[in-house]
Amino acid sequence: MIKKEAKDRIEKLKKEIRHHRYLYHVLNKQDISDAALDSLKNELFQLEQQYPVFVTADSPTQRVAGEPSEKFVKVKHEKRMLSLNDAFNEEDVQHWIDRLVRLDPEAKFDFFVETKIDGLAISLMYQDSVLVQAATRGNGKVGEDVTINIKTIHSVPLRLREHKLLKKQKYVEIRGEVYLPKKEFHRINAERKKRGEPTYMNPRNTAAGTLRQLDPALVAERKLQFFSYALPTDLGQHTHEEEHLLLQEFGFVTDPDARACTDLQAVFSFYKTIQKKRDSLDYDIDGIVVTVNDNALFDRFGVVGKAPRAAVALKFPAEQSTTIVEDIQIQIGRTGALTPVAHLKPVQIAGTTVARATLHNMDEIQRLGVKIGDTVIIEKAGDIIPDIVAVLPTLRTGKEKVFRMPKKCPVCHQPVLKKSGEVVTYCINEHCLARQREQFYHFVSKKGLDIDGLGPKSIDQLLDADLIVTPADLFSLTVEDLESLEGFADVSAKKLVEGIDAARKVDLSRLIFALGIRQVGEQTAIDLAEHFGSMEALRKASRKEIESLHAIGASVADSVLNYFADEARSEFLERLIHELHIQAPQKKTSTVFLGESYVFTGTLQSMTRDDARALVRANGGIVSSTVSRNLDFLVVGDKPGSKVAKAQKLGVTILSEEDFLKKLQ
DNA sequence: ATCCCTCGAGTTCA
DNA sequence: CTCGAGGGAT
Repeated sequence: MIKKEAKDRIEKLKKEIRHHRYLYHVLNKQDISDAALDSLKNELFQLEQQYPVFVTADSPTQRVAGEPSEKFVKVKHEKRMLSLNDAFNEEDVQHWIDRLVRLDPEAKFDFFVETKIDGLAISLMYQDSVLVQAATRGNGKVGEDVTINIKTIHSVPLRLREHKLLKKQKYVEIRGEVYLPKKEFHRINAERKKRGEPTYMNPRNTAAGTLRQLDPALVAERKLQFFSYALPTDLGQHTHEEEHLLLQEFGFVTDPDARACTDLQAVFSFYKTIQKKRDSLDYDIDGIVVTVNDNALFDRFGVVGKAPRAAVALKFPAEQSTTIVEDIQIQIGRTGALTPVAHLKPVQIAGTTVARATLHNMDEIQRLGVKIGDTVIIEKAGDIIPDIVAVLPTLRTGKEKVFRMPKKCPVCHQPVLKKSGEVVTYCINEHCLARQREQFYHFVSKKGLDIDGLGPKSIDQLLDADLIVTPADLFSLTVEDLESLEGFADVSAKKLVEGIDAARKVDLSRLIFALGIRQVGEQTAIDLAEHFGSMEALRKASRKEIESLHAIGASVADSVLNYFADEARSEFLERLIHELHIQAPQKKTSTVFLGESYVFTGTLQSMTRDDARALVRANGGIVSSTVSRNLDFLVVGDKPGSKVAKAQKLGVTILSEEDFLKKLQ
C-alpha cells in the first residue's frame, strides 16, 4: 500500500470506529459485532505501526479509559479493578508462563481456571455483611453507582450468610460478573419484535443497557444474573480456589466449571472442554481465565499497566472479522451454474485462514451491495463455511468496481442464460469444458462411483493428456497409459487401475446419481432405481410411468426424459453398461425400520453417517435430511448441529447412537 | 393460491 | 448448512 492510500485508509478507519463507539457507548446501541469492530481496530493499529507519522492524539488506538457517563454517581474503587491481558493460543500462554518463570525461577505454579463470562464486571461492597454499594468497573479507578439496579438481581445476596470469618469484618468487597442469560435475551427480543421495537444485538450489550436503566422496576423484569469470582478483601485465604469456596459459603453463585489445574496440560484440556461446551451454556463466554492459584505468589508478580502479571485471559478465536474483497470471480458448476466467488485478503477466523467466500448469485450481490475492493464483515458461525454478512460502505475510496455477471461463459465463451424469475445464471452449452470436468468429478465422487485414488487433480491430468474423454473411457485405461503421466509411478498407477476395476461393481442407484441428471440427486436416484430395477427399463421409461412415482412431478420427469432423449448419450450409456456390473436394488434384509423415518446429525462412533443411512434403508426405513414434524427419529452423534434444537422444538424423538443400534438387534 | 415438507446444489478448510 | 424450488396436501 502506498503512503497516500494508507493515510486515507487510516482516516476512514478512525471515522468508522468513532461512529461505532458513539453508537455503543452513548446510545447503548450496536450495529456491528464486537469482533468486527476489533478487526477494524486491529487493522488501524497495524497501519499506524507501519506509518507512525499518521498517529494522532485522537486516534482510537490512543485511548486509555472508557467514555465517562453523566447519568450515575461516581464511585471510587477501594482497590483498582484491573483488566486482563489476552492470549489467543497455547503458544501465547506458554510465553506468559515463561515470563513468570524468568521472574521467579523458584516458584511452583498451580493454576485456577474458570470461564470468562461476557458480561459486566461489578464490585460489591458489604458493610457488616449488608450490601451497601454496587459499582461498575468504569475506567478501573472510578466506576458508577448502580446499587439500586444490582439489588434486583436474585443471585446477589443482600446480606452475606453467617460465617466465622465475617464476624469481626467491617467491610468485605466481592467482585464478579453480571450477565443476561441467553434464554432471557431471546425472550426479551421476541417480545420487542412482537411490539415492533428494534431488537438487541447481544446479551452483553443488553445487560449493559439494562444496568444503566434509571427505573429499577424495568431492570427487575429482565432477569439478570451474577457470578462472583473474586474476594479482594483479605480474610486469610491463601488461594484463588479458596476464594471461590468462601464465596459459595457467603451465599454467592460461582462458575460451576471452575477448577484448579496442576499444569498447563490440564489448563489446555480445560480450554478445549469449555470450547465444546460453549454453545450449551446459558451465558455467553469469550474464553477462559487462567490465574496463578497461590495468592501470595499472585501479589508478588504485581501489575503491569492495567493488568496483573499472574493472570491471563485465553480467548476463543473470533468468529467474525473484517477483510477486503480483492476480486470476484466466476466458478462454473456441473449444471452450468455461474457462481460468483469473492476472493478475499486472507484472514484468521475461528482458527482457520479464510481466503474465499461464495456470493451465491447476483441477487445476493445486490442485497449486500458488495463491490470489488470493498471492506466487508465475514463470519463463520457454527459451521465451517464463511459468509459475507455486510459491507462497510463508509470505508470506500471510490475506486471500487461494480461486479457484473458476464454475458458469456468465461470458459467456453458461449452466451449464458438467466431465466426470468430464476436467480441463477447458467452456461447452457452441454459441451462446455468446465461443465464436463465438473460432471466428471461428480461421476467418480463419493456418492457416485466412488473410485479410490481418482480425484479432481488426476482427472484433470487424464483429460489434458487426452487419455479419456468421457467417464466410460476410464474403464479401458491401462497401467502403461498412466505411467506416461507425471506423478504416476508404477505403484500408484497400478493402484488406480485396481480402484477403477473395483468400481465396476456398482449399485444401480449410485450409477443413476453419478450420471448427473439435472434435479436427480441421491434420493431421486434411489427412487428411480427401486421402481425401474435396471438401466434398460429406465432408459425406455415413458413420461407417464416416471411421473407415477410419488416424489416426481412434471419438472423432474422432463429432466430425466431429456437426458435419455439425447442421441449422443446413447453410445456413452451402451459402453458404460457394457463395462460395469450393475447391481439391481437388493431386497430389504429386514423390516425393523419399516415405516419409520430417520435423520442423522453429528459424528457417529461406530460408523459414518452414510453407513448409518444405508443401514436404515436396508432395513426398510426412510432416510431424510431435514427435521420436520413428520420425522420419527433424530439420531444424534458427537458435536451435533442445529438439528437437535429444531427436533426438540417440534417434539421429535431423539435417539443416541446406542439407542439406534439397540433398535437394530 | 398457499403452506409445508423434501430434495438438490453449491460451498470452505484442515 | 443454507437457500431455492419441486411436489403434494390443504
